[in-house]
Amino acid sequence: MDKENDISLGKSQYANLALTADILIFSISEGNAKTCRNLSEKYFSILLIKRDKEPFKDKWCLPGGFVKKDETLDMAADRILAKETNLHNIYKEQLYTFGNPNRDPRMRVISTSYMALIDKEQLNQNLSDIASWFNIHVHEEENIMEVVLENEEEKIKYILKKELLNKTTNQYKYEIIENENVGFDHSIIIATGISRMKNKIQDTDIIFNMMPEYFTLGELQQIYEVILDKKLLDPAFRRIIADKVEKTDKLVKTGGHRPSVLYKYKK
Amino acid sequence: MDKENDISLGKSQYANLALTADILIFSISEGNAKTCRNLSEKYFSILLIKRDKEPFKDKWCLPGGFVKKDETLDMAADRILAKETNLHNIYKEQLYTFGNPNRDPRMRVISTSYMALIDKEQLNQNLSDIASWFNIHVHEEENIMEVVLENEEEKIKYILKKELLNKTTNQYKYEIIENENVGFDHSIIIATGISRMKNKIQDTDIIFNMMPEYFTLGELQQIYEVILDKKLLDPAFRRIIADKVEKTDKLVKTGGHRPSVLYKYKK
DNA sequence: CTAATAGTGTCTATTAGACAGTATGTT
DNA sequence: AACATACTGTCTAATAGACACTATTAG
Repeated sequence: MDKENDISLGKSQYANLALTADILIFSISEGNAKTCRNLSEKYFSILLIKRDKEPFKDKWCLPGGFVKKDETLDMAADRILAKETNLHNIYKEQLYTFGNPNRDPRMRVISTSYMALIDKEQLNQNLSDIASWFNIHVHEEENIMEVVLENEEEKIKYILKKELLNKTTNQYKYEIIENENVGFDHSIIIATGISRMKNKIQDTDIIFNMMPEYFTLGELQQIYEVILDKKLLDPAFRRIIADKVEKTDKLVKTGGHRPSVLYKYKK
Repeated sequence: MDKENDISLGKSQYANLALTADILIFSISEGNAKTCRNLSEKYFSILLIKRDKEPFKDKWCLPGGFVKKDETLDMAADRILAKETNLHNIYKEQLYTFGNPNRDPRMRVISTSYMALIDKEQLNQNLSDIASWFNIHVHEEENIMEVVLENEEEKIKYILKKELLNKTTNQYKYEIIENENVGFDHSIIIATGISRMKNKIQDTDIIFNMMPEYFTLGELQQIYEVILDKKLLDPAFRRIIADKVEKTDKLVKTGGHRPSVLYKYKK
């Protein structure tokens, strides 16, 4: 590692302070179809990395790294994203900065988190063998948020307590109640990102950053449904989405049913 | 200053790094009424401080300070807010983290900015003599944002270039085109805050954090109008606001016109 | 009376929700 | 034919925009 350039190494008689960028890389995963006639299930998913050193060795964590001396935060986020995915010019946005004094046992580490959205199918290299996509399942009730992250081999679960900070907005403070497999405070960062995504897909076109160039309206609707965690009515969905997409003359013939028209995102 | 506890002083052979919290303290100011029959004009305003030392000596800046060793970012924001206003338990939210390598000529300073909303009338102490409220006027067109900040003595103006980062969301990157009176990159931070406010008053109740306990619907509407920078129709406004407020049996008799009913925020 | 703001009634246009129906492919 | 998804038509309910109107005070 290029330690000369890490601003993480600031030490003095007074204090240690480091700055990292952590990235929530979100995408859509396909499950298996029940029969050849069914559509495959879609999942909202996130890329996590199994940490290979202390602290939190063997826990799942967000891809991240120290911000370098001459880098902006955005550049650090792009670099880390490119390192994990080999993708460039990817949609990202700053999510939140976490800086509690004891969030890292080694020293004070300020983490500015970013959310990035990719179309997983565009990946042109294999993931590193410590990285894995986890499908996200969330159950929320009252003041509790239960998150289940699932990949081929394991199913990890954590529980956060939500505390409403102010009645005028829906600002919550999260506290970890139960968590064995996610390192640092990344369970909270992930929850913050999921929550931001739920809001953003309702009033922006952010979702199209996870879509391939051509897609069917059925697929698009499935993805809205899985992120919002509720069923939508077909005609209403199509009405709302109509002016965001452009019909093409391409068709997909899937299982035993009517072929579906492919659409593109209209800019 | 309590330098022992400032984590700002991290120095090493490798790098200097400091962490600050800067606060956008927003409120509503009252202008003068044209005649005794008119309502007083309302302004959306922000508290700025004239810097008394280099760099940016004599420029207007956001209240801010270094985050201390054992403080969370939120605690630092609360402390700075209390120092300027002597108010506690005030609404605030994290806005954005600015960390470009050269935003402070002295060393690398990461600034996590917060927005706080207060009811100016609740202030129980005088402002320090280097602090002042500025009324905010914004003109936006195409890729330009022009901000005018005005207090009793001066009127300062700066111009930012807006660059749309992505078509799917309305994420902008700001660049300073013209600015003589605002220090650091605080002109950009202020623009980011104004923009966040415009969004938030439309889909949250955040505005009530700037309101006194009792207010008229006319006043409330004026404030929406000045922040959104457009006129609203009375019946539509009252319909939308109706279930957020509670009628009281109090009346205000202002100038030569029908008295107005006072309302409270309904929680 | 006039000026100025407070507040309401109502018509219309637009948008959202619900449900039933038709369309078209594979097995 | 049966199944599964694709897609549309239409009725209704709710919401938003527009405008005209009435109400109430000080001067």
